[in-house]
Amino acid sequence: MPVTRHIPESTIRRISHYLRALEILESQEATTVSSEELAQRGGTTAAQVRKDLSHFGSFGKRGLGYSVAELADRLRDILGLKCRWRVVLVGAGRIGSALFEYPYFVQRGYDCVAVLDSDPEKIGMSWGPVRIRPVEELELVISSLKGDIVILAVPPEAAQDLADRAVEAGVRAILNFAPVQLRVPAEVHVTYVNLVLELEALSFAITQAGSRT
Amino acid sequence: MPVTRHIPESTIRRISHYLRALEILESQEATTVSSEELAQRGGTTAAQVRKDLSHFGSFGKRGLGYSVAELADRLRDILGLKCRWRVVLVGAGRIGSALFEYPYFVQRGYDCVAVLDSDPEKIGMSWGPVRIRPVEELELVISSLKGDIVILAVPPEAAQDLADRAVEAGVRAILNFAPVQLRVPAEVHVTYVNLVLELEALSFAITQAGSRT
DNA sequence: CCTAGATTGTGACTAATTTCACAAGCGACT
DNA sequence: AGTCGCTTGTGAAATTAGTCACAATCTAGG
Repeated sequence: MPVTRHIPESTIRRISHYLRALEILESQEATTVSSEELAQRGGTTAAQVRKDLSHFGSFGKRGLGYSVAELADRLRDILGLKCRWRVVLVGAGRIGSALFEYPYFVQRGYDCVAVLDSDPEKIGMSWGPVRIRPVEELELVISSLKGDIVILAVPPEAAQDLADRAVEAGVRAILNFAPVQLRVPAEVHVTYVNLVLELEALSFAITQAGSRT
Repeated sequence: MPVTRHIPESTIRRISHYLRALEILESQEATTVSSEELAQRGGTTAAQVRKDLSHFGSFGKRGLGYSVAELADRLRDILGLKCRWRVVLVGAGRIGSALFEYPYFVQRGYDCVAVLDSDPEKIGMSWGPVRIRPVEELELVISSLKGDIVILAVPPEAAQDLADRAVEAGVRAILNFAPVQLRVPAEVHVTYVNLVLELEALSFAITQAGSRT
């Protein structure tokens, strides 16, 4: 089991897709699946599926394919979905609110244990069982509630400072919606969701396609 | 000017970052910038900056660097930001609402010209100057308002059908927030924003980091 | 006009990722 | 038990992306 090897980011993303496909198959009571089928549902090729999985071991049976339930279980393990994660949401604006209500987070084991904001109007409001707290309590919240992941849904000018404080308080993972590059120590993992960037990729693609002769 | 060559997706994403950095520099009245400085602000290396730009031509002056205004202008051109884009938003739920209000879209030239939803309770409501329309009018809206880009912020089970209809109506770009892989013709561009996937990448990273000996 | 210092643009190299191709292994059927 | 059809797992090849190093060339200053 080569667990220590470096795994490409893209492999991880595909693994997530495979898991989603497997869950659909589970709900359809399928018992086995081939790399070919998994590839189609995940939008890639059979060879890629097998290569991706081979990074983590060998889970299939030659001539037969993969056991849906077993592979799904293994992938959940790989992605760290065997436990629940405590998420601290910073920013109770539009985006924060949408994320808080996003049903697939809870479904996948991500529990929003706290919401913070800097706006005095919002502080004290209750979102379901969670009361919005002042952003000053970030360190307190992270340590007392043992937050694993911080989601930053704040204006760009506030993001770096909050990231610094979260890291200082011991968080090892940040999901950043603010359109700025964060500077964090190497052991802290950051993923970016940059909505404008996604649209720009599209307008580039459309423009290019048109100008190609 | 090698415009026809295939450009890596990752280059485009970095170009977006460079443009953001340049706009900050513009607001600080800087007139020139070196690849080194651009690299630091964009989170990459000087060589990478130059290689990325070289895909599109040569915009700098040796010994001096790049003119901030000129390069920003050129990058806007490359990314297709010289015109305004008409975006049709499908789904007026939490995510849709957050996107509709997202200030950076308008700032960058993406105008939400219509909002559609399937919920009778929502249809007819006014979001600022835009009235929410029934999702049945998708084709009509795309053709009458000349929609360029469709944003899908709908439940996964509805996404494929809506994508098919949007493509049929002539849309060439889709930004998909539903956690499903869309099947579209090759000439249609799709980018995915999959929030769960981003969190999974983080929980994987944390888990791995811990288990590495 | 010539030199010094700086910085680009790019071709050669290196690293990473994906694709290919096929031996190995499994189950079903005879 | 032996054969057949199918599907995995994986090294090797091909492709793609990123880094390096340096010639080319610009400005400034004497």
